[in-house]
Amino acid sequence: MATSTVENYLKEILVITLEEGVSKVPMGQVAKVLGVTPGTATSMAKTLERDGWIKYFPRVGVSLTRKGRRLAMNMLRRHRLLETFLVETLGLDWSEIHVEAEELEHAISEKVLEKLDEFLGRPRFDPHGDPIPTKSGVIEQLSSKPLSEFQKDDDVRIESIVDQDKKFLKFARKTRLIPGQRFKIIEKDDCADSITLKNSKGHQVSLGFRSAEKVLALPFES
Amino acid sequence: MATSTVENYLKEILVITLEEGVSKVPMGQVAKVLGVTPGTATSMAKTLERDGWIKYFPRVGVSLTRKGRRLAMNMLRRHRLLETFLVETLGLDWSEIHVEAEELEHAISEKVLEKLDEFLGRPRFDPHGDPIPTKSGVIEQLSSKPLSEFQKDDDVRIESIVDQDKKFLKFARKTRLIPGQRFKIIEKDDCADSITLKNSKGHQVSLGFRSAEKVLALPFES
DNA sequence: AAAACTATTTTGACTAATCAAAGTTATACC
DNA sequence: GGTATAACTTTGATTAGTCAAAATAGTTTT
Repeated sequence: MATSTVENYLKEILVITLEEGVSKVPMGQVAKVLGVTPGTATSMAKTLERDGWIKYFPRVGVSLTRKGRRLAMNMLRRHRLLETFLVETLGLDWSEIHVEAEELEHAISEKVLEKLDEFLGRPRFDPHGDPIPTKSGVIEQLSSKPLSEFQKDDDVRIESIVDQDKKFLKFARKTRLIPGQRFKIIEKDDCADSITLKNSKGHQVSLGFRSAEKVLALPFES
Repeated sequence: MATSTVENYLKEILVITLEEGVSKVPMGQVAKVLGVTPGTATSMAKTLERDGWIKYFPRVGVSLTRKGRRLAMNMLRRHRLLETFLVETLGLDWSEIHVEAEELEHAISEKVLEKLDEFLGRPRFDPHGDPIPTKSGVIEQLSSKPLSEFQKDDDVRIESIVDQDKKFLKFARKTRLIPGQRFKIIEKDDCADSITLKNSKGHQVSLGFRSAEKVLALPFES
């Protein structure tokens, strides 16, 4: 059985793999997302390899084995189902669910998870708009890209917010920059480093490029 | 912050204290309920005392400090609220919730617990019929006693099942021997070591004294 | 009251996970 | 192409929690 530390390492490695589309995640990045020193990440990598969860390429990075990927996917499923539950059922604030789910995901059993999934009506996306892996470990991959990569007059549907920072999440919610919402890009000025969006109700938001990179969206055909 | 191991020790010490009405719990018993060797329990007792959770009386036993009791009570609240949720909301089997809650109770935050309590309608009893401590650590102490101590013709309301054994819990459920149900004792024979109950629908159950001791009930005034 | 038994404590060893700080490799820069 | 810098690894130490087995203290029994 994997400890919850192991589960965390594997899940984070998977998330980076999915987000960046790379196959080997360098140790520095692993250390950073897990909030440990690089030395700790390295020594953990060795024990994870010893136990067959990952492949470790010294001075290059790590990748998940099939077994590791299976567990990591399952953790992601737990995490996202729990986030959904916390928002939909208990009405928690959108900006606080990540931390909560982070704890619960290690404690919930497969059986309870199954019941929860059923209770929630087998949702396909979590409140951030990220796809929830199926029980068998399949995940829908949408080709969403950051707002900063769209052009003037594009129609977009917000997919997810990459940043987990509480302040930014609250800002996003206030300005209706939340998954599912539709916007038109009415201004994009590279010099001013600014993008301006407008929704169907005429509500406007301006974002700097730095922030626009944190908001993923899908092109939307009207 | 207390680790989940600490939380478990304190909770179990509290449960024994409440159940047996004693003030000092001997180390052997602590070791047994926690499933560790006696030596482990002893060394843990010392660190728990060092951190102000308990008082440790060598070769006698341990008792909770005010601080320890507060935390233990909170754990009991978590445990019982979670059991309620697992049965009421997710429809888990009555006989499997204990193990599940045992894990989740350490992972759920105060905030989520509060929302859960609200969602469940602030229940006062868990599915076993045991009282749920309030947020401030107050627990209702009902003077329930084992079925074996009632007399013929008494009216009783089942309060709780002491035994956590899966088989017995299933049996209890099948025969409607569940918290809240009312019965009349229609037969009690000390020689035959048997008690027979009947509910309002005429349904009858017979129990040996050994089993009757595991079922707590309240006298019921009709 | 000595012997026998039971409960508890001590001792020494082990595992998982971590950090700080020193050491080693690559990579990048003039 | 040598040196500076950044990224990674090694080393040695620490903490929490645990076990096995030996030692000790209380309690019974005879």
